[in-house]
Amino acid sequence: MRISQLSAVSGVPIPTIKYYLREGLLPAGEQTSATRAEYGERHVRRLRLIRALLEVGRLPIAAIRKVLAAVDDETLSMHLVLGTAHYALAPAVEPHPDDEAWREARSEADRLIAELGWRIDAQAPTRDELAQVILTLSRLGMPATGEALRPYAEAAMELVMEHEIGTISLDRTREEAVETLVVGTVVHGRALDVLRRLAQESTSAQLFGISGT
Amino acid sequence: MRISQLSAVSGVPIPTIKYYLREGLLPAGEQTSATRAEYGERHVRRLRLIRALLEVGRLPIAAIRKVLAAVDDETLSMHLVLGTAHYALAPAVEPHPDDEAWREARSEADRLIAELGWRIDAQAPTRDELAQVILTLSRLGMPATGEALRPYAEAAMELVMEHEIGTISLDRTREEAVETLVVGTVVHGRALDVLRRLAQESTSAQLFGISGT
DNA sequence: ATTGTTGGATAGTACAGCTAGCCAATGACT
DNA sequence: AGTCATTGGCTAGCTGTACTATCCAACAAT
Repeated sequence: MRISQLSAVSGVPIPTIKYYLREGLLPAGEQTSATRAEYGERHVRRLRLIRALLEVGRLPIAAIRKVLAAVDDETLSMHLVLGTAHYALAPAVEPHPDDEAWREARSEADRLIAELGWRIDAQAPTRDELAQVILTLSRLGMPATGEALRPYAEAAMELVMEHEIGTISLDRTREEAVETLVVGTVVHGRALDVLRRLAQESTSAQLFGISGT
Repeated sequence: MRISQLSAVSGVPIPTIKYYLREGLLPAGEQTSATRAEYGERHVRRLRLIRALLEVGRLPIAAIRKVLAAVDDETLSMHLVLGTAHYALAPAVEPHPDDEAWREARSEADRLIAELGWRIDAQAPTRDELAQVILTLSRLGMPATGEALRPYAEAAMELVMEHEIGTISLDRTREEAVETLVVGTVVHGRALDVLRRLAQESTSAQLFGISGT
């Protein structure tokens, strides 16, 4: 398969494929001559993965590069690869350790995680992200204690256990399993987000009416 | 309160405040002379709202402007204001009606919504967003039927009913209530997303171990 | 021999979200 | 009254991201 066919099959324009090659998101094809290279099924799959992370997961190119590097590194455990994806998904929230309100939010986040008995790396940026959410909620005068977030945490845990990680079949190649897991993380996240907004719209329509106050 | 104090209180730099004023995100202060304007508590609250939508909700400036315009328009019903926020949160997914796979994903999305009995506007962009997620899932070989997404939908609905819209107290000014509802939409979305990733990390740590396959 | 494609490289584009600089009017302080 | 910092309003510039566009020489196909 030459680059033009790869482009046709994947729907990604040739210049963009070249860009991904340059950026190291897509491995080079097999060079058959100075001006020919052969691409295969693996490249098609990788392109699908890139587009999923980009369009659905909204990951920046640099983050996608890191995730793919982890996927390709066969010495990494499943847990570490997934951790890389989680890290990439966590928007860079810079903590302000000298801010009293921030420290409080952060310890509320840590407390919630501890109470749930979750095993989370002490350095995980997700902790800071949770703290930022708690801080924002409290600044806006909304319930922001661990107690208020508990139902969300429990619902999240149940979905993850029963429908995401639990259903990963390990009877494939490592690469496929890892890809499925990583992309599943991202796409299920958006699925839940979209469904939540739909649930809100529906509830809002019933409570407030199509035309009303 | 002058602009420098507004900046100090809110933590937003003066040039950025000027930028928000130019962009119409922040109403002008009350002019007391040609070179003085007075800002009040309302501006501080509006800035908090902007930063929440921007940093936590990741809404682009243009979308924030539309949301705030809806919040300020007293003739709009709660439902319409919330709809504006939902519309702003839905990333522009352009549907490809001439693509067979797309049409199938879209009708699967519509079917799920219908089966759940949800009241969703036929034109809602969220329908397309759901279709895109379904399409991506199926392209990646993952379960993407309405059935597979049902548990997510039900969990989302329960959270929305019991902890978001249900708890809105209507004993405030319309502006406050609307602001709370809109920002709650956004921030609870992130809260759920963060907690889901944490649940994944924890589950992954237990299943795959800190060091393992 | 002609025509068209390819890989590789460089440069340019479009948008977003600020950030910087300037200016004259003004207010606060001495 | 004189000095000095601040303000609003303006225009321009900056940084980062994700592409596009163009060019070129080497090759392959006919």
